[in-house]
Amino acid sequence: MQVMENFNHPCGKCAFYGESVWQPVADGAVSVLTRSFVRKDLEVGQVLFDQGSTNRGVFCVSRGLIALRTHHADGSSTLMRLAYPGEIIGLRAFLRDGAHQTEARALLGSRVCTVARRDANHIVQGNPAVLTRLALRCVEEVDTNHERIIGAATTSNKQRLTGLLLRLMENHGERIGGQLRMQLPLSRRDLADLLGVQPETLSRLVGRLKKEGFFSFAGREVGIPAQSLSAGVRS
Amino acid sequence: MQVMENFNHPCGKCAFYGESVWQPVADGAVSVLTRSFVRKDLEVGQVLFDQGSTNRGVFCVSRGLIALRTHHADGSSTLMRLAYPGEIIGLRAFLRDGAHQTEARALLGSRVCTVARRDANHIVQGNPAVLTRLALRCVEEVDTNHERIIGAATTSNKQRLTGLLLRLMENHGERIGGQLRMQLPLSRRDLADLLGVQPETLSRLVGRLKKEGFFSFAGREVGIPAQSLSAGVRS
DNA sequence: TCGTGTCATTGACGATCGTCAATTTATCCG
DNA sequence: CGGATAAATTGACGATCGTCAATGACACGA
Repeated sequence: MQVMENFNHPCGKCAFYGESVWQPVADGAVSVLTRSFVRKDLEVGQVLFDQGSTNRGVFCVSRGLIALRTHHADGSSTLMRLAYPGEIIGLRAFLRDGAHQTEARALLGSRVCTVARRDANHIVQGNPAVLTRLALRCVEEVDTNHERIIGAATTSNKQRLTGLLLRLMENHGERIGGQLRMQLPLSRRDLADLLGVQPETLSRLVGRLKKEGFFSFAGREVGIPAQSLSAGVRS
Repeated sequence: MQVMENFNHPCGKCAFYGESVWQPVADGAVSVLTRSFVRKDLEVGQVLFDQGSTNRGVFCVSRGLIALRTHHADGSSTLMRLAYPGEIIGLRAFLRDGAHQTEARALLGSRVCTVARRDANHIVQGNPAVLTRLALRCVEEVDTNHERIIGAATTSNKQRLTGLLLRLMENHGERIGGQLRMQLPLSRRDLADLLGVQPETLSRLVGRLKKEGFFSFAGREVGIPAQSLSAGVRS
């Protein structure tokens, strides 16, 4: 097997770096598909892909700055993430085989390395190490500051505590006498850690929820009145 | 190629579900390594792995509840994440080939499905689709509520804004007359979105940072005095 | 039973945040 | 240049949060 062309990769930072896409031609030789890694320059404000688009490929930012923005039904929009050089865009849509959940737009003059969906699949199937790099990149992006910033305080602490308690009840709650209740496996301190607040603040959040009647607390026990379960979550 | 044993997988939820680990024996037949997926039961409080441990494998929670906790140098600890049934633990250490950053301990009587590192590598190299599932699972966990909860308000908004500005300067700032400065490609509204606060609050955060002198703002321009750069970030 | 230590709650106070409103500044276009 | 529109800032006020401190509840061992 012989590679006929030494491909000049447009991006030295992305997870596909060093990979080539080839197809067999004859006599065991292969032809490199040079159009697999398409260098694409974006002007300020130019859209890389639209929200809801199914043109699934994987993009990695070579330089510049890309904003991933979600447009809501009421016409407003929220900036969800910034993609800095070296980061990957569209991985979720690629892996899920679904539509993009955000619009990607250049905030600065930018260059991205585009890997078409078919070619990305080709690479990934031929070399699992690439997918390992993709998955690792994905894990690492979770740790970056701006990822943690996202969605931090958009919902109130009361809502977040409610969500956490409901999730716990959902997994481990028991029906006892018309109530869904459970023994909380977490200390107040642990709950406070998860919400990122002080234990005293958490205690007051618990107190407010108790007073509003949707949750009942007895020490480390928490319960939900059965009739409330179908009524949904209060604000 | 013939699989000699139909392996009974202990966990119907994890990303490895449906996969078998086999090795060739003779005549093109393969032997399933039944010990690849080890069902492990944990009592309340039992430790699955310690922080800093390099016993890298991939675990998926079959039932129960696992707490991932980081221990700090001063003896305190912080609950970083809860792993519910169906979720994966240790993926980061596995992909990075590094040590676990957290201690994993059962909060309830739990069962996990253990895939040894060697076997996980074996599966992943033999079937890229598994790694796709792993990566997808990783992407999806970012979206879950409790992942968003983590690290939300642990650092003050002022610190988070400082980190965001520094990251932007780092990537796109220019040295102009003893100052590192840049044209902010984001509106105030965008900055507020990223921090999860209201635009008015962001305006006041900017104002405080400006008054403290570490950053200078002029409309959409932001700068850092050169002498401050080596001094580090103020609180 | 009685300490004792840990955890949870409550109070007080200053700081910050969300909301509404008004004002100032910036930007765009004729 | 001037006017219109949008963006950013500032003020005011009530609600919430962080911090320090005190109190109450609970488990555990002597």
